[in-house]
Amino acid sequence: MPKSHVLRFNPSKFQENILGWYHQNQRALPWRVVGRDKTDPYKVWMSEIMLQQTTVPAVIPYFLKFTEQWPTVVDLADADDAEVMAAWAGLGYYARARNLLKCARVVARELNGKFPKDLDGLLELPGVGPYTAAAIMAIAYGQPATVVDGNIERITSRIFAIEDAYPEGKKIVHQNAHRLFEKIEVWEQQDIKAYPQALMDIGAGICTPKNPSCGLCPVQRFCKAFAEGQAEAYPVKAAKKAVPIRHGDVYWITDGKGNIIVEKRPDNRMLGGMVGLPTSDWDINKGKRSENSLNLQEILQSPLKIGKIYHVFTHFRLELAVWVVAMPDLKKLLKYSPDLMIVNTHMVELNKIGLPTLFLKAARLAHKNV
DNA sequence: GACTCGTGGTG
DNA sequence: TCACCAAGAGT
Repeated sequence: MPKSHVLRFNPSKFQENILGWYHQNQRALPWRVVGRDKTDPYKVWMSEIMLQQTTVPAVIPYFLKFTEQWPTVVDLADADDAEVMAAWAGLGYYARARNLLKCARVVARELNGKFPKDLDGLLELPGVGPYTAAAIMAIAYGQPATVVDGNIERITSRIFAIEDAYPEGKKIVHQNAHRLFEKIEVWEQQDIKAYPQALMDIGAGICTPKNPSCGLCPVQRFCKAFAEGQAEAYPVKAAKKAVPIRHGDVYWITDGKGNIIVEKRPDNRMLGGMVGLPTSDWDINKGKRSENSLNLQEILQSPLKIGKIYHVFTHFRLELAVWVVAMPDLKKLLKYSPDLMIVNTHMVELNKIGLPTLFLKAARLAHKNV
């Protein structure tokens, strides 16, 4: 093969092209500080937690709401759990919200309100893993760190045409990702802050999972996958398992006067820490303790089925039959669990509580039928 | 490592 | 309609 066809990776040129592109094309995002304002680690941390496995458009309104309501980490640490969970409702992956609050309290009360400035310190914080710790180091502090998220994984696997299939291939990709950050330790802080964000912008807008816009890519000439005409083939991922369907029941227990029963769901399970409607098991625990706090079969006399709701989670689909139960004295049910509450059914009130989307679907159906 | 954990957009 | 998936972390 002629030498001119051998693709050679030049880190400094690659990095120069990435940063040059970013100066012209970076997205205006609320957590990106413009001008000479000092970067606020609190806001960088907040945005990174919210962005985990979540799209930028989904995050923006939540980020604005959170930073307005709790402008500093001390404000957030002093907030009520229920208030924070309600504000997070709809964003998903609710363990992030529980850890967000835990982390804020550690920083506010044990670390004097300051986020750690070293990787190991950051990694000890609840909800902060390898990606987020590196992102805070680079973006908030301008300190050298190899930041590897899904975007940078994808870019890396294409630049080097890494053929090892996931999940094993992920390790190889991460090892190679360091090559994109070669000699970053001698950069200016502003470039260190910009670089990972530049890579992620390119990943989100150009080096996309499907139909990548290689014609617009500032580092096309370094890309082995592009040279092969196979950019979209990377990263190589294993086939996914079929998604099972689970079934269950959800109960709209009403006193006929505009009130219903809801329950605070326990941590460490689906929608943990959130308020929801009482439900049966979702098939998975047949023969085991019921997932809800009520012994529904004993208590509920004549439920009326009004329809079904459908919801898709990451690893299963859920079909819940929605039952309406008339119960004039809801207070009688409260003795069964301290997690039960009586609330008004107006959507304004339900929104204040912050129901996950699954239960909003049930509530909307009930409103139409009651 | 393999699972678990939400939601809404997209082709 | 459906499969895929988005700035991952915890267990």
